[in-house]
Parts: sequence; C-alpha cells; structure tokens
Amino acid sequence: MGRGKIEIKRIENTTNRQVTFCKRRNGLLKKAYELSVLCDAEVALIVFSSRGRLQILDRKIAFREL
Amino acid sequence: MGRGKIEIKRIENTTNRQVTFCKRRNGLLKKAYELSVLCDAEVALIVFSSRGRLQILDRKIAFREL
DNA sequence: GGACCTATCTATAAGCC
DNA sequence: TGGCTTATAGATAGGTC
Repeated sequence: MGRGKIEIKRIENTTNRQVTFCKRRNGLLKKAYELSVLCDAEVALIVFSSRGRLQILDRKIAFREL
Repeated sequence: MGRGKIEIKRIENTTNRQVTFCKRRNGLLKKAYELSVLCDAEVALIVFSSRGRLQILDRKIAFREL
C-alpha cells in the first residue's frame, strides 16, 4: 500500500525502518483495538521496538507504553 | 472498509461477529508478521476468541493455535 | 463454517516542509 | 525528527455458493 509496493523483508535503511515501525505499530494497535471491540474478544499486543521499548495493548491496559 | 462503513462497536449479530472475528484476526496476524519482519521488531499477539480459543503470533511461535 | 468475489473503505509508502 | 499530503496497495463488509 502507499505510493509503491514493498517486499516483506527487513528494511535496511535505518531511518526508513524507524518511520515504518512507528506507522505500522500505530496501525496495528488500532486494528487490535477494533477487533477487541467489534468482536468482544480479548486481544493483547506486545511490541518491542529495536530500541527495546515495550508497548502493550489490551482492553484493560489500553495503549500503554512502558 | 468493504462494501459499507461500520461503527467500531460490538457487533450484536452472532454469525456476523464470528465472521468478522475470523477475517480481522487473520488481517491482524498478517500485519503483526509484516511489522516484525520489515522493522526487525519483536511482536507478540495474543487473541482470545469469545469461545476461549487462544491464538499466538510471534516470530518464534509463528501462527500457532493452541 | 469455509472459500471465493468485488465494491469500497482504510492504511500507508514516498514526498514535502 | 515530526507532522502533513496524496496516490496507491491492501483490508474487508456484504454477498454468493
């Protein structure tokens, strides 16, 4: 999606990788939230960025960043 | 998205809710996988369906269903 | 229930500032 | 680095079989 198609493999350019990480992490959090609400499901999402930041989403700890 | 826009609130129709759960869970698993590969990040996704099935994605336990 | 279809909506890649 | 913008790829709602 976006202006061009990309392959699903490690983005080598560091800047581009970080930008993509932020964008896609946000998208993933949003979709996890939507799934939990729409379908009344328990969804937990745990993401470690390459810099070691831990981020969790669930319906009780919504959008918490540790 | 799809043929019409929907509100993000619990889907009351049981059949429709289960269909949406399956579709969106698959979409979420795919996006979690893509994030982990593209951005070399650790991503774990834990989903409980309303029927209590547990599903986990991470890069080591890829697409495992318990 | 699952697999496929497709019109339409959404996420996002690449730019620009 | 962090927001915007926008063209386009991708996800999916509703439907059929």
